[in-house]
Amino acid sequence: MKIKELATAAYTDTETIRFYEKKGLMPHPPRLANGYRDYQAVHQERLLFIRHCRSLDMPLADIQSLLDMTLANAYTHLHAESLVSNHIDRVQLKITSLQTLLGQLKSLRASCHNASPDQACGVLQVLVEAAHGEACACHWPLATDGPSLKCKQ
Amino acid sequence: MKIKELATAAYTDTETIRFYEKKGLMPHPPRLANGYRDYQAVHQERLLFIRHCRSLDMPLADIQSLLDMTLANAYTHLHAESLVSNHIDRVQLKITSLQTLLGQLKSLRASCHNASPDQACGVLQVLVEAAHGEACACHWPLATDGPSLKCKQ
DNA sequence: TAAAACCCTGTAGTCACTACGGAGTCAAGC
DNA sequence: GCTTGACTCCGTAGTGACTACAGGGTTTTA
Repeated sequence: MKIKELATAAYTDTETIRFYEKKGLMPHPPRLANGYRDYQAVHQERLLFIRHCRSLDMPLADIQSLLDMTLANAYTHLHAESLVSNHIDRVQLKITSLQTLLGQLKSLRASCHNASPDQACGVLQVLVEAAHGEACACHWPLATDGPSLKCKQ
Repeated sequence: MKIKELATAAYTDTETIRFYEKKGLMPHPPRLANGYRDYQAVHQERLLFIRHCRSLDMPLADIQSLLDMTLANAYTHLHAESLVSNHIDRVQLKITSLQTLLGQLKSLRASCHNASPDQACGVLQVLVEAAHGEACACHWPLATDGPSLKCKQ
């Protein structure tokens, strides 16, 4: 199997496969006489495993750990589960913060709708005022414990 | 105001300010005799504006546009609003996809709990099976229109 | 006076790819 | 036999928004 064939079989592309090889997630395959990579079924399985994990948004480092575990054949129960659990926590946290963000953006947009056409744009106004330290449409109403315009990451 | 003072005032750090300067979001400030950057109130306002936008997760390019608009003083109403609306769409889309992902991860973890301690780890089993093209705990039950194990980005 | 804290510049690293440049190889059609 | 197009190779650079150094100079504090 040449690289394009493998790529097609795993719904990805050739550059990504070479990238995984460079990163050590995919093994160096044997080569044909002309230097082309020559893949077997085992490579396809491994690549599908990786792509499946990536579709679950796992970092490559975690996937590497999982790959090591499948080979180790040891009592890796707890480790694999904690890996997934940690990932769940990250995703949950991200969702929560994005939902907050969405609320802020919507009130920001609303401030644009509220401005009359001959006024300066409400969005810009709000953002400029926020920079001056005034209450802003997006952050202020959501703050529960005092000033929250910290604009931290 | 020296760079650290500005950084503290805008809840960020000095490296980030220099980074914004390099990217053109912050202007080159005047320098003191010793070569240190010397900031004024106007810089603080601008930096707070940028950090506020970043706290709304706007890309730097969008922030640059907003900064240009505040200076242009023109009828930038529609542009600013569409910029925010587009950002809202992106965030909404991201939330939806993360919620799907969360469901998938939770069923993956459940498959670990279901496995008895002397069995191979359920998580690994499921992932390996998924790589073999079998139904998997995470993707399969959520598929609405046939096989979805495409593991595409 | 010495150490700590700050400032400078420039470069490299993060993550998971993606895109490119420049070259070689192979199969099909004329 | 020749051309064309699709494939392959390798290495490097780019993405976004920083972050972390390295290796120097300056200022403040004890």
